[in-house]
Amino acid sequence: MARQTRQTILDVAGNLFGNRGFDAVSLDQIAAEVGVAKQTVLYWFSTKDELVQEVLAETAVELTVVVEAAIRSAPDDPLDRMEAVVKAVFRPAVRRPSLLGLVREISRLPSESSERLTDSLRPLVERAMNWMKAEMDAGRLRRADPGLIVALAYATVTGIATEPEALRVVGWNADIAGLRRLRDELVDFLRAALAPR
Amino acid sequence: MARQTRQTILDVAGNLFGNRGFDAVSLDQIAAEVGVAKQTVLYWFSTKDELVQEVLAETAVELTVVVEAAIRSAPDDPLDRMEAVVKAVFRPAVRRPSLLGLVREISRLPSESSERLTDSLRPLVERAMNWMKAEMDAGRLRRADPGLIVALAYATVTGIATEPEALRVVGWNADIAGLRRLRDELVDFLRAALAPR
DNA sequence: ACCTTTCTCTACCATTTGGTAGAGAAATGT
DNA sequence: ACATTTCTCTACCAAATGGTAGAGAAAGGT
Repeated sequence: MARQTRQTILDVAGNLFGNRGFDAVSLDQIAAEVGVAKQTVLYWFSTKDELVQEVLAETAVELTVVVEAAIRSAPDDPLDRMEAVVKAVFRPAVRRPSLLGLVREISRLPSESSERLTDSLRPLVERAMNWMKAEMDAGRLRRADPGLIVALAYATVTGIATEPEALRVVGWNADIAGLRRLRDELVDFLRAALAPR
Repeated sequence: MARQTRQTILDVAGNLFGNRGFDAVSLDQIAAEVGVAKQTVLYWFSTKDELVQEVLAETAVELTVVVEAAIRSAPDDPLDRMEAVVKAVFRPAVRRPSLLGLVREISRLPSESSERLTDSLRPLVERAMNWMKAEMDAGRLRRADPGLIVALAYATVTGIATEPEALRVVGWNADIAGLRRLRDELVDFLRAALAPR
């Protein structure tokens, strides 16, 4: 099925873009890894820039789905809910660092592109901010600036998931036990950061 | 003074590399911003790769100096000391996001390059880990895996300092008051994350 | 004053890159 | 069975890129 070629291109491109950065990846490299000619990539996506936009749009959808599913099935306690969301994002993110690596690349796009993408994530972010403010008002989370706390939590999760060098320097191993320790330490770190005094 | 040209090239290259990524910046762009010919850049640095290495070596030195100075003049209380270090790093980092943007790019280098660079930062990291472990043993910091906590604190600081998009989405403004609020929120976040239970 | 060294430049090179054009095979429709 | 559409390919293009070679100006030494 030819549309399968299109999805393969998106998957391979997403992986390479997220790991190396948009400009470090050429159409030839994507084509070679998919196993088609560069012209085939350009058949499905008119330009490299369009491919980048589609990859990012897919990523935004995937993350939104993951986060919203975690929220729906999460317990009522805010720290438990935060933990459920972090674990839900962490699971695919550590297996595939390119996922959050892509989100980080958004800051490197021209303004209009990055704004279009962050606009698609804005409803999710605003729900998180409003929820956080309500829990802080109820005394169930440490009182702080909800927006900055959302940004800090996001920075911590993406930062730790997308920089294997930083983890290697502190002696961490990417085996099953190591992943579990990292996830648990991350969750404890955020719980402690957000717990009411 | 011609050696001034060399330092200007390093400064401009560091800025561009840290903001956009190594592969998104050409020798011609660096030369244009310095105001010299591309050949002049290649006179001082034999290859683009050598320029990258020098920029990163300079960055490692600068950060090491900043952190060590903060440690020397910090109070004895571990949370106060952590706060002093975070503020010392945050100050140049937010004014010049390329600084930590460069550190993040280390993960994208070929293995031997990134290892050489992380090796130059390893003594600093190990001192931080040993200090953290001692304070945890003394009950002055929350007990956790010292290595992972160092990595998480680093991820939080660099993450928040190098992704203006994430901050813009939560409604943050990059004015003087906004910078102070961000710095204070970051410090509170980390204090809460590390405080003993 | 002249020689040597340092620094900067233009011209040039081969390769890479994003993209275009049209041919032909495979899939689909009538 | 034939026509049309979809998908994949090779060949080609202009521009960008990292780098080389050598000329000449500026700085420094004798």
